[in-house]
Amino acid sequence: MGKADENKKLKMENLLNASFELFTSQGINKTSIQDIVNKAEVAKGTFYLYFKDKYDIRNRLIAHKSSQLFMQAYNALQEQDIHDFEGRLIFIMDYVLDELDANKGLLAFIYKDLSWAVFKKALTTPMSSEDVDFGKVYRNMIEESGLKFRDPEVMLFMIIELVGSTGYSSIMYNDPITLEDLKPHLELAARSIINQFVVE
Amino acid sequence: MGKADENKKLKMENLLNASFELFTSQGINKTSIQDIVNKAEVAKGTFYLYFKDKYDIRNRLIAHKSSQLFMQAYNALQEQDIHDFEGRLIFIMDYVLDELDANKGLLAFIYKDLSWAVFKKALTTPMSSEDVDFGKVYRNMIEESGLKFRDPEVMLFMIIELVGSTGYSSIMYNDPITLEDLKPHLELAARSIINQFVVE
Amino acid sequence: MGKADENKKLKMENLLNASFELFTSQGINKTSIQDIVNKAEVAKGTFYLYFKDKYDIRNRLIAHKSSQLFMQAYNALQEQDIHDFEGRLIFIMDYVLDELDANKGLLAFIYKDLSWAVFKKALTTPMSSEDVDFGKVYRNMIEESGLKFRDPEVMLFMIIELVGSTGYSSIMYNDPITLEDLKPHLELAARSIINQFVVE
Amino acid sequence: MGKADENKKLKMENLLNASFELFTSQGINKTSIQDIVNKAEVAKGTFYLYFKDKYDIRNRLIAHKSSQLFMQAYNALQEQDIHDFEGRLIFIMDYVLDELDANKGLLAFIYKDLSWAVFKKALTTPMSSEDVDFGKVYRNMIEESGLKFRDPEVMLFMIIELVGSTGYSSIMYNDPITLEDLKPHLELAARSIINQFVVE
DNA sequence: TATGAATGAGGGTTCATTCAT
DNA sequence: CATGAATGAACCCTCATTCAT
Repeated sequence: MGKADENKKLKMENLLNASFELFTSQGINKTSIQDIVNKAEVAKGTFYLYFKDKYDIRNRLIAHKSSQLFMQAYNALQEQDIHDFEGRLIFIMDYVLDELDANKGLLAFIYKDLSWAVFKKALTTPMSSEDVDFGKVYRNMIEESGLKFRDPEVMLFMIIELVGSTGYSSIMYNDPITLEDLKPHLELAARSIINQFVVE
Repeated sequence: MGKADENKKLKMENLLNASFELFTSQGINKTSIQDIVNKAEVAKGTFYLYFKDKYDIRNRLIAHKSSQLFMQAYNALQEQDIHDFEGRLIFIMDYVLDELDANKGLLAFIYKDLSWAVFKKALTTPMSSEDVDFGKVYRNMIEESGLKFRDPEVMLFMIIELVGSTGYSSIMYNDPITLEDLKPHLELAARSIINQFVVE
Repeated sequence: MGKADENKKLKMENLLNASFELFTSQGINKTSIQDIVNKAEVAKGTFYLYFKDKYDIRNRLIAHKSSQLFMQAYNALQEQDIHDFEGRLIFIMDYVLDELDANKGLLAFIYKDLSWAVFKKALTTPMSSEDVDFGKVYRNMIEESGLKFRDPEVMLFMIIELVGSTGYSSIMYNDPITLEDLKPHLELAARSIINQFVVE
Repeated sequence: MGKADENKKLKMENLLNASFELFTSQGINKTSIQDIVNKAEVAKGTFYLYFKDKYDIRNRLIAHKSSQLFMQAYNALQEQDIHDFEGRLIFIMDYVLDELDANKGLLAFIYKDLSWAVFKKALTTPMSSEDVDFGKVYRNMIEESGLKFRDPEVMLFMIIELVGSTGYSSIMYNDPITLEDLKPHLELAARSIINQFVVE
């Protein structure tokens, strides 16, 4: 890789990092492109060499960070001795909730304006070489379980939406209950949802 | 009520109506205060006599419109011959989903930036004399059912978040499935969630 | 007229005057809206209360200034003892050329991007109460002459285009000849053009 | 010519061709240097090795294209059986007008900001080996006519300015009349102008 | 020679908010 | 109470030009 290419990659990473920090600390609406380039220490025009606008950079970050988060959870799962499908999914759920609880800025950033479409894309189309296709991982988990599901995608969709939206409220506002109080309810609900999709 | 007071109330209502139409048709971000006062046919300065900013007016509208929506559903329920608690909740759920499906602008407006806190407030603190306290209605429904629930508020929270977030995706993007396909899944999940809160 | 209305008119005149000075001294392309509002001593946003963009202000200025110029020429003509149509038109032509020669900034400004359409509109649709409809004046001149012309509008068009385009080159660059040397040629040509439109 | 020289000439021609297509199709103001180098398939920096800025390239193109246009007209004239001077000049005038009518982009490009100085230079100083000196051609035409003219250059100047400025308005806006309606008037006027320069 | 990433001043435009009337 | 002209900071984005490779 030439010096120019290295420099190029560096600028891009600076922009991504600066954006992420600003988006998670003060929100995307209150972050101007001027703020981003100031923090990244590049010129304004440089931003437009790499990204169309701040929503472009946001989408890429969501994809990258979500993917990262789920893969972290999956890697942690590997080190556990959990072998039933329900248990494994619930482990991931808990892991992700704890991570988001510890990093509320990330939660706010990922959650706002997040549609299932963007999220699915984020989880299934790796952005960089480090990202992994969580869609594949999920299909593997199902296969290994020996179970058969009607509409496994819809099942995941329902669990993620339930966990995401209730978790958001609990983590951000402790409303109507704290995350720790919410978890047992979520665990039960997740098990029910899984069961309703099992093909006997 | 004096003529001045009437006039005052009229201006306020004009502003609320104009805002609602604009927010639901083009979104809050793309609606300027100039747009609102143009449509309401009052002067720009007048806006600030009644509201702090457009987010102030938005919060009031969300409260009012959500309350209205749930009360419509409840009134429709009264004309049905459904007497079991689960059935009644599911009827309300379906009714609300169908309304939002028919009025996607309203859905987008209510859903964006909507937190459980705002929502709960909307449902339990009537804004105008016409609004009704849905919290009371909900507690009545529970009483009439003869059942006993652990944390009825959390139960409602979980159902509303699940229905809301999955419904949003289905209605707005048909992703991952259409609303009609989603409904049976939601019905099953709602029943499971209700059951997990029943005190035997 | 209230104080507000007076102030309003004042701002507008400040903007028109500032624009005119800048357009004639440094050209429209090199004049930014920032320049204009600086010179007019109003805020940037104020500009957009009165004009759509700088081309809007330019068109209004061209209309106003051209009209003014032709009316000056016509007023000067009234004080002369010239009674034949050709002589009167040529007097106006000379007068306008001399004025433009004395004010090259105005010439550059009026001439650039000037289409007959804009020009005709400028001469026939008075912008302010002070402006006069030169179209009417021209028709009067024809009537008083006792002559009859085929297509009097086309006749005027040809003379103005010929005088304008050759005059521009002579005045601005003395190329291929000076204005004083050009005038006799223009006089002859104008007479020929007039004659070719006379209905015998 | 070495391979490097050939390559160099190729790049330059690519830039000229690309610029011309863009200038005539979308105007010079809306054409950026980025557009030009994209179309020419050379790097941005390369542009500056050959031209100072886009106005530099424009001037060269105007010279080249005008010259080309007049020579086309002259070549077409050679195939006609027209032998009187007036008739020949009018043939050229008509030919040029028809060409510009068929190619309005070219007209807009040549006409805007065109001064007689640039134009004369364009017609008399061949830019490339293919270009011909129209000045010489014009002097030849006069000589062949057997007539004698006072200030033949001024005569040409007046005709070109008259034809150019009225033709522009007719072709671009059909205002105040169409090109076909204008032509007879122009023919008469051109004959008058020629006559006023003849030395008896 | 040729490249194209980087620059950053400068462009036009919007809009929430104020305040004299 | 009501008005709406005026403000001016802040926005996004473009683009001619440079210069290290």
